[in-house]
Amino acid sequence: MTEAPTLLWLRQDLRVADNPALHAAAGGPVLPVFVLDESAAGRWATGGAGRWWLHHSLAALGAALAERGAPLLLLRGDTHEVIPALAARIGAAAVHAGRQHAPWTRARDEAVAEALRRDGRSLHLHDGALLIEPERLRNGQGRPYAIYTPFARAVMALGDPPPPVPAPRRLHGVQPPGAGLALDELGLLPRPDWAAAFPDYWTPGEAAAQARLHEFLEDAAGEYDTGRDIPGEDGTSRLSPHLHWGELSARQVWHGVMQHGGQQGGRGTFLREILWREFSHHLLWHRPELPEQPLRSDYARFPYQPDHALLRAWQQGRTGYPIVDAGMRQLWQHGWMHNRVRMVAASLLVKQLLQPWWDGAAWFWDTLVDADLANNSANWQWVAGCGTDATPYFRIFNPVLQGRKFDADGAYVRTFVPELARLPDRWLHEPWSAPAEVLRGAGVVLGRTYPAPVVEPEAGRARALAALRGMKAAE
DNA sequence: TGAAATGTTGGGGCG
DNA sequence: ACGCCCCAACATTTC
Repeated sequence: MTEAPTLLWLRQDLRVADNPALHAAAGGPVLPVFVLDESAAGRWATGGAGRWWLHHSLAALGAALAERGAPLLLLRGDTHEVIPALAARIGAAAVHAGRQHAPWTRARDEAVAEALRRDGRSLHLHDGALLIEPERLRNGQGRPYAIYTPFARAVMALGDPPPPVPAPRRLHGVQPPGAGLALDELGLLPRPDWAAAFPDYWTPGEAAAQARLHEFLEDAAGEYDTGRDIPGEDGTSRLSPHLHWGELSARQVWHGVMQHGGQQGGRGTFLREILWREFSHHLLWHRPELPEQPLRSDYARFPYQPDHALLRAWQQGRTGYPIVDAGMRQLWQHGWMHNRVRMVAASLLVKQLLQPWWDGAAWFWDTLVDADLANNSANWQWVAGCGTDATPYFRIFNPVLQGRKFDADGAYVRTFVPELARLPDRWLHEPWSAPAEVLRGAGVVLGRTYPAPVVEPEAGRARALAALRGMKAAE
């Protein structure tokens, strides 16, 4: 009797190294499959930039699997029908997959597991996307963590995570029952092709993820403490999209740090950023309303003033605040924004502009190549002040001071807001204050070549604080 | 992982 | 020499 084949259902673990589901399935005949389900995620279906990334990541994974003898089958349809039907067609005893943590993936996996169970098959979900599974950590009162610092301390106290499992050298591929789809037939690439410039900045796929990790650890990681705050320099890891799609695992990152000098200085700060990712997933698992509802319920009454024209100005990078506009334009061109600038841009939107945080989150969701439901939702709630461990609402970033402090030489603003490039550093972050002859000399006409601020700096701050007082008074 | 307002201190200029 | 004032620098409080 021949061994029953296994179905390897790949979702957000698009790698062959340190892939516990692949490792478990590799002992016998295996059929790797990816299913594009356009409806299961509802409003959290992968956004435009994410789909671009996914297309190229699937290409890379398909090549790596084919090279090992088990080509990747691509399908489209309702997952809870496609997976059980495919398992039945090939007579698979078990389906192996990497565990995911978003609410809609939990519901979908339960439905698939139930359908498989009715057929006498089983779904095995493997840990590996996170350093620590969300239900394994509890605080002193036996509850999930709501505050980052004690959470991070608890994770660090656990010591090293398990070592990564190796990539299988050879796989015993199973002939799929049908042809499957060609990658282009999944329709993941945007039309019209607004992502044309993305390949200048990004290379999706496991090999590129590994290369980037090692380049970062060799080079910028040591000075990460300060380098990460300068958006005009290449001081961050830029690993976020690789981590989102599981081209790289968090424990590969962890062990990489340990092998490149350990967690001293900048590398320790970098690891704590990886722990923010863990914390966001911990929150999303235990508070599945995170993407939709403020964790602090009093914020349900916050008096946002939705204004489509203001939202558009922010999205298109014409708020009149140079550091914010530079960030929003970087987002559009690269599908990514430097984290320091994300905080400043998000703060302006929800505070000075009084726009709902979920409108900002929706825009990031569609335009970021690293769009991740846990990180995106938790970070927006952090900025808006409505998260459990958020920055207080009255902490309002001043885009002029942030620009002066972190883009002192103007390299970042001049790259993405070229119409201000000839302004001297002194006025670059507040063109509205520049003397008329300075503006003339730089070829800047406010309101014509570059917008005047959509809201006066002092008025924006005052309005935000007044809104907070209004909410408190309504209690 | 904020910024502004307010308070405190101490050195130096000056009559 | 002394007291007074100014103000920069730093600390604390407030939003």
